[in-house]
Order: sequence, then C-alpha cells, then structure tokens
Amino acid sequence: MQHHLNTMNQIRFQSGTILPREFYAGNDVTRIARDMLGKVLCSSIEDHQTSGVIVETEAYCGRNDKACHANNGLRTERTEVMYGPPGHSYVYLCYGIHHLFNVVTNRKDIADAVLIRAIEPIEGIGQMIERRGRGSAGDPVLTNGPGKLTQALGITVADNRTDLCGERIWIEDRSFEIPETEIGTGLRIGVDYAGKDADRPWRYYMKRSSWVSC
DNA sequence: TACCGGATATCCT
DNA sequence: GGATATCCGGTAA
Repeated sequence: MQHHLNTMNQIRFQSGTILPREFYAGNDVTRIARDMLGKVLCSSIEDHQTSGVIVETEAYCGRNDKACHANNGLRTERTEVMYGPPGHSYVYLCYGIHHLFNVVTNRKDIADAVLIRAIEPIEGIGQMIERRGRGSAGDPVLTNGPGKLTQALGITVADNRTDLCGERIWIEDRSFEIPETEIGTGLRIGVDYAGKDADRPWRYYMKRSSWVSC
C-alpha cells in the first residue's frame, strides 16, 4: 500500500502535459488502453476543474468484436464518432441513467475505443462529492465505476464528440510510468452477450489501487 | 413497433 | 456480501 501512496503522490505533484492526438492514433487499442493507466483524466465544466488518475480501462475494437457498438463495421449516427479522427470522446447512455465515457482511438474510418471504468480523484474532490450526492474524500464510491466517474467529473452525453485536445475534457501525462507488473488484466465487465468475444481479456487495471470498480 | 443492452443504489442478511 | 429493482435510447424489422 505504501507503493500505492508513492505512486499517487508522484502523479499528483508532477506537472502535466496534455496527451497529443498521436497518443490516440495508434492501431493497437489494447496497447493504448494499458498506456492510459496512470494518466490523468481532467474536466473543466461549469467553472469547476476536476481530475483523477485513470486506474481501470477496457479496450473495444470496431472490427470483429461483438462487445463494441461499432462491431462488424456498424455505422450509424450513434457510432459515427468512433469512425472519426482519434482523440475525441464517445459518451453514451447506459441503463437510461448512466453516462459512459470512451476515448476514440486509431485512425479515421477505424472504429476503436477505450472505456474509462475508474479513476482515483486528485483535484476537485469537494465538487465530486457534491455532484455524486454521496461519499467523502477518500471514499471509492466517488469514482469507482464508469457511471460514477462521469457524474463526479460532470460529463454527460452532451459531451459526446468532444475533442480531447481541447479545454473542456482532456487527459494529461504526468510522467509516471506504470510497470507491467502493476497491471492486472481480465474479462471485460457486462459483455456476457458477446459470445466468444466476451472471453477477450481486454480489461486493464492497477492491481494495487483500491479505486477499481471490482 | 419490438427487442435489447447495460451500472448503480438500496435493502436485506 | 448478496439479491433485487430500476430506464431510456439505439437498432432492425
């Protein structure tokens, strides 16, 4: 646990640079999903800046992955953003209630995306508590799920198609590398319906973090 | 018009 | 810790 605290302090206090579009442009969505662990998701919404370390992600591939909304080249108004340029948000409504935040990767016309499933809060914790209507500083209930973290950061479907190289929602690199030995992998959550694609181990999380969703 | 995909809160033990 | 209740929008027919 000491290691965990040191990790977070380094990320917390180092200065950050906004991830450039090239970061999202790679053609291996599972590699990008792993590399996003330890990066810092930030929002500046309604005059409140909030941020947190990404501790859990899932990769979705637009070709040959039934768990992806854009599987098999499905191209509709909803999925169109995933076929656009990398480094944009794909936010969709789940259960009619929860807003889930994804990052579009790969090049134009290739519909890959990474779902952010959990973060550890850094800045704006008071605002997160207010938006969530529950929890307190240090309580994982603030952001340990894909619908919880969007609520904490003020992200909704109104933020779909947002350029992540902009000033509303972005991701920072605070120069901290997560060793492969600290990364756990497993099956993606809630994709039982996807047949054999449900068996792909494309969920990535920081083993020692107490902020992962499960 | 019908079907289906999904996370969270709450209540109970 | 485990069971249970909950809703809306996207997609295809």
